[in-house]
Amino acid sequence: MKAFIKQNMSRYVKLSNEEFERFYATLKFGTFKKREDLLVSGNICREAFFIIEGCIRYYNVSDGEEHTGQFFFEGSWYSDYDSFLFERPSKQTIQAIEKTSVAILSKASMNQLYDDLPRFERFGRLMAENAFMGLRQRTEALTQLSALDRYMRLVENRPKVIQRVPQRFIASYLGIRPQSLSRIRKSIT
Amino acid sequence: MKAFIKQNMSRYVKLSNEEFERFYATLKFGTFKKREDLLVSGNICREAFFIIEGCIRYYNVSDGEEHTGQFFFEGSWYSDYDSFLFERPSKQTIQAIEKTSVAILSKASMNQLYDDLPRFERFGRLMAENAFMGLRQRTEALTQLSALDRYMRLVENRPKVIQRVPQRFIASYLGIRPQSLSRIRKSIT
DNA sequence: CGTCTATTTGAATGTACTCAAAAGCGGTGG
DNA sequence: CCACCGCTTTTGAGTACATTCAAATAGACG
Repeated sequence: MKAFIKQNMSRYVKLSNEEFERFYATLKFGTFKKREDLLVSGNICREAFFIIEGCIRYYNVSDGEEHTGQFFFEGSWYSDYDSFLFERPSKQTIQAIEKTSVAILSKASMNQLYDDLPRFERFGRLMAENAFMGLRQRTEALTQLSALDRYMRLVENRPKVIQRVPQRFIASYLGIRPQSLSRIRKSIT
Repeated sequence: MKAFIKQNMSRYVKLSNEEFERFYATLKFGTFKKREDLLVSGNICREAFFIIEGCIRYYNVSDGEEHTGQFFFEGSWYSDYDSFLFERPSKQTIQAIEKTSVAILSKASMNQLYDDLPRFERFGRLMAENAFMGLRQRTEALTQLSALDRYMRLVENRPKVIQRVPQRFIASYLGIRPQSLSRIRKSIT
């Protein structure tokens, strides 16, 4: 598991063994049951989560409707960047879809790491950039594609979502009702 | 105008007079006619634009349809963050809506400034964060509000857009057809 | 096995769409 | 300065797609 984290970390920033150990030592670990919340809307998100095993989503609620923003699987980092950065109450809830185990990097640790390991700054910037790029892709899909095309693209590019996520969450991610997704699926086969 | 830039800059990062002069000296200036492009899709965006006077939008084209991403007015920075950062061809076109004069910060200047003025790093990070937050607001509006509500929110929060931007661009920003926007407007009064 | 939740299906409705045409507006040249 | 041309906005009629409400079926979990 340590190796998994190390290998994944190297995608973002090259750290020496010593530096990695320093980083690794600041991590906490946790597991969440299926449907358990990693963060509840209204609280300040003071942690970033790295998924070791399992799968999560985040969603907003408006007019009593859940709007799923994104799904994340093993090997991904996620934090409510807005809340984490500006320390204001989060508008989103982060929820485990499956039983999920995570590594947890607290904001305090992160700041400490910035001071101790200048190279680590890069990690923070890349997390921000990733957040931006991910959101951008999603926004473009929402504005430029029909619900059918959005679903087809999901099937094509992210089969894990189709395989592991309940349909009603997928519907809420696509911006449609479960009934409509059911009909779209029917229309394909 | 220099004062305008200086004052605006102070919103992001506190620079000494000397540092500001250093920054200011790297800027280039330009004006664009109504409907002229600041950046054409397919090219790499190597500049960030600060709007001194006027108004711009950026848009993507898919299926022959323009999808307006955002409008910017005097006092705002804009760059295709994706293209600027990763130096890959931009998928968007940046277009002047009115006759527009801008200050131009090239990527080369920006990198130079990062080296010379460490405090300037903050500016880059904040631009990224702003880009993220802006996109996020937009995405949430698109997923959570009806076309009518999106329009009403625009009227409420950004009257400049209503006053200065042609309706068909507003429609493309809201994700609807000009005809539909016309009907929505009619339904309000 | 039974209960609770998720998914599917049906029927009616609504919202935005397309196609088509009229009205409005702005800029240009005579 | 006014008439004309081209582009934008409005309006009308019919259509497509997703929605709502309601109910049946299927699946998951204790």
